[in-house]
Amino acid sequence: MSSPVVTRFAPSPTGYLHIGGARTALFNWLYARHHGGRMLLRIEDTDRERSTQGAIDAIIEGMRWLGLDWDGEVIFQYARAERHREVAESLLASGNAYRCYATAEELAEMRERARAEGRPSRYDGRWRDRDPAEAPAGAPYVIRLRAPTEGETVVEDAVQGRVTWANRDLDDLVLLRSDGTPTYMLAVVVDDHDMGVTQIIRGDDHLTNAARQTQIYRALGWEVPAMAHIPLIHGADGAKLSKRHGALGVDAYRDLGYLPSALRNYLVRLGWSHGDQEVFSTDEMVSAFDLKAIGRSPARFDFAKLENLNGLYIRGAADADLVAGIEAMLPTIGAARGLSAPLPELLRETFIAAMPGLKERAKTLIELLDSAYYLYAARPLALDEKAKGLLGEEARARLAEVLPVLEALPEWNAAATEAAVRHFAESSGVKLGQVAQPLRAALTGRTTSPPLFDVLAVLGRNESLARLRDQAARS
RNA sequence: GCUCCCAUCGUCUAGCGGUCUAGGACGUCGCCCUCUCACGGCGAAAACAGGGGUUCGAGUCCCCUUGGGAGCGCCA
Repeated sequence: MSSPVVTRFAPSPTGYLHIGGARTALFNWLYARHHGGRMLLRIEDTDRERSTQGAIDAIIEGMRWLGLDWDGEVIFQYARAERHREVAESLLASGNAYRCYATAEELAEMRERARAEGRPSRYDGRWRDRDPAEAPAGAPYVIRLRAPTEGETVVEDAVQGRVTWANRDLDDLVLLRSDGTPTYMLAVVVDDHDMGVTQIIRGDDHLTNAARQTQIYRALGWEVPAMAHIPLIHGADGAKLSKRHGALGVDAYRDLGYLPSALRNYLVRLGWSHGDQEVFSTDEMVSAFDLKAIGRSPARFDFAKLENLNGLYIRGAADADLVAGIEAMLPTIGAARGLSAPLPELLRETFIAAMPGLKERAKTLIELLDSAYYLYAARPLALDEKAKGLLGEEARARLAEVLPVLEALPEWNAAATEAAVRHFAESSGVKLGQVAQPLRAALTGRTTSPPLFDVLAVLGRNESLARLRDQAARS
């Protein structure tokens, strides 16, 4: 009992899976899952110059990380070039397309003049009704669609509503290049048709393409799939998303310490809403998702909100999952902290044991890792001179007591440190996290005095100091 | 330049002609909790771009202006 709904995500492998693409993929995925249908993944690699294997890998890995699975095999558009060519030939045979021998120079001049005269810049159809016999023998040609010149082309869009173009504003697009390869416009139509796509969901930068593709569908006598063009995501300043504001690959978000569940939740609320609900489990998203609730105006990317959501998800995550997430980031961010890919078993277990106290205050996995600094700090431990300078009188006095002990700490294992710090925390009646962060601050001097004061107070008054000293002496 | 799309707090948004003295969330600012930070709780400031219509009545419908955005390739 297969459902008729088929969506597809069709990125071109010319870079990483950026945040806008990730949201498009998410919407396609949600729509398909909501309707019990299938989502296909098609790599649009017909541009041989710019497509790279690295980009393909990055896209696939990005989707996996985000938890967006697709149905069936990945489809590569380039592999279908022969089929595209056949379709172009059939259009030529049916009279819905024609050979155009205009040179690149002619086309450039055409555009320039049209622009100068304030006319829309488009192909003037000079070979549309001309006898191909007039072309210089052996001259290269492209195949163009013989598009209607009168009437209008209408796109019924689930998000944008009914959008209309006068056919005179749409020119005869190229279907097959002079080297015999298909253009994007032809390939998309043929592939979506052959793949049985029923619902196209993509960025609204494709809205104009939707009209031109509709003309191709009509010329072919094929049914036009339902369309939904979603608004683009903009940067914090309202301008087009650039690297500066978040047009990073999803791998960058992973390395910034964001959880895929949090990113999904953030992304789904960008342009889509369900009443006042802000937090959605994956199941809730799937059941609530509806194209009609997608807005038409572009949304700006806001790191602050993503971060808030991420903190929420971290607090609710399983301890082992958080540590697994941290480990996944280690290849890129571990070196700076003296940590590498698979955590030693004992350290990993200690990390997990420390999570309940630490995750209460972390907004990203990076913060979580840093707050656990006391577990993996280089030994012997030493307090930062600058940090010491920030202390008040009372704290300074306490420091005098504690410092010799801290500075005497030799090589030490994480479990022992965890046990000692946990003991401090418990016997002082505070949460582990309240000790961990200040401890890191005291060791690195990366924070101002309040937390530093705190850890010293905890350490200084704690009776387990003696135990700590004993342990240190033993090892 | 041409075509198309968009316009509610700083940001994401609710609002589908009257229930809007415009709701929620993030952020910001206060207060509480607390040995700091965070979490949590309470509260505050904060928006219908402007102008014309239509209507008994407009944030909600229409038009114009202004302001954004996208597209205009033998790129995708």
